[in-house]
Amino acid sequence: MINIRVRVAPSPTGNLHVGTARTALFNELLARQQGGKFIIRLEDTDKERSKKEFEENILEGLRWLGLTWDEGPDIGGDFGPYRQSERTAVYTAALQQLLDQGKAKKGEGETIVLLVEPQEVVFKDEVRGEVKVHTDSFGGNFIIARSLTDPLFHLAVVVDDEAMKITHVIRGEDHLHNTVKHILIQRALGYATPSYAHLPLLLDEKRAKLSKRSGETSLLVYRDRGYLPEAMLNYLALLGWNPKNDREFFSHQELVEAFNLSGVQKAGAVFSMHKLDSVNKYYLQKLSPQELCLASLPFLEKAGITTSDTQRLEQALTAEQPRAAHLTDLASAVEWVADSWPGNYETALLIWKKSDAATTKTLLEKMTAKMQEISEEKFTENDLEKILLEWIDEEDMGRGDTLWPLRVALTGRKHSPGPFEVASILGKGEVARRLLLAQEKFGSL
RNA sequence: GGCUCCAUCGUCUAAUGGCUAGGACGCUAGAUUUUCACUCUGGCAAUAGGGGUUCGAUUCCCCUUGGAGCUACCA
Repeated sequence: MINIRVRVAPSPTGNLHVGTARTALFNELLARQQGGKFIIRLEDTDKERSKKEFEENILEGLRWLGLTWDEGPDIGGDFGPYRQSERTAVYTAALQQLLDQGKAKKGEGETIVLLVEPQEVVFKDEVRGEVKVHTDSFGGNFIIARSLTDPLFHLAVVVDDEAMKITHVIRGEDHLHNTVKHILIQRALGYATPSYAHLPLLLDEKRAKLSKRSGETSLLVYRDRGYLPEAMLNYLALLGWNPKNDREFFSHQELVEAFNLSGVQKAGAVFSMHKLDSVNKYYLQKLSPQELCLASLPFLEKAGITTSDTQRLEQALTAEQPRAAHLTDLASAVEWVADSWPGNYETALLIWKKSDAATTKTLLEKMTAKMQEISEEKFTENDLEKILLEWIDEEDMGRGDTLWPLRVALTGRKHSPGPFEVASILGKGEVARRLLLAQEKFGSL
């Protein structure tokens, strides 16, 4: 069996697009599964629009997703360089060859034009089957270089895929038409044609190609919004590909084992934030307390939440975990554990919907006293629940009337984990302090 | 406009000639409950239309319709 060599060839004229990330993923999965090589090549022949910062964004995005590559601009390889801007000599030689053999001619200015005999070009696409296009549909001859030292996309792609011994070209459907031109160039140069597979496009809600205008397309923005890389990877993999069964969740390694081009869909796939969120939530729920803490750190920092007690922070994060869909949500939700918790919630929030201010204040006072009676050793979630519920029921104070204000007094939030859990995390001293603060909010009512 | 590709619930998709078209997200009703979330139970929701082929079409063929991509001295 031949060793496959696949590549992803982004153009550093913008941040890493989620669609490019998915294309990269599919390529990488196939390479890993077949024991082949995955290569990154930067197509920066557009000197005006190509920027170093975009190159860095692209590589960082792919790394964040957990993809690895065998050859690329950052690590080199046997078939480099991996930036087209550094490969001018190779293109010049190819262009000169075409000119010498009469397969291309000089066009307007310094341009070089490939001479095309009118014909029907047929190729087999691994996803779509046979595709036929007549050269008349695009006017036959076409420009392949601005000058002998300034190649255009079509020429550079073909020359590089040959030089880098690419066996399978897996790319977006937007390149389907380009494939015809690429095959024409390959034939003129005497190259073999690699195997082609065109992936369905990622679509926006209006079913148009996902673009900056229609939605967020930058992969790393999703990282910054609190998505986990394993969730993004899983979601992207299932967009336009499926394992032919009901399975929804895959690790990277599981994808390597399960992936195949025959499971690739032909129709475009809408990039749905709802589904992404649910996948992210699933992965967020699976994190261990330590992993959760580690993943949350940058977001806590950004939210300005610090705590001297890391164990307390870890407990708070775990307590909030079931209701978080993003790391950003989690970071803001856990605000109540911060050393500098302001406690500046609205007084009205303390009052349960079926209660009133006077009752609430009285019950908070009783609660404060009751808490004082409970020993430090009994300040655990289970014991607190047992003791307090028993007491509330005995005194007939009503669970909602009592527990709602307790919870708000401790967190200052409309939604939070239960009061027993929060109280046990904060500890007796802090609970007393916050209960007092809550009472003070009512003034001399 | 031309060329090309595509078409199953709102979305991602399974079923490829043969049970009441399955799952997930979403939506929704309920259970639980101090809030939200979690969890559990139930419900709504699709083969674009029309012709064929066949004993039988989601599935194969044709037409229509609809959608998308490409149509640069961008990639």
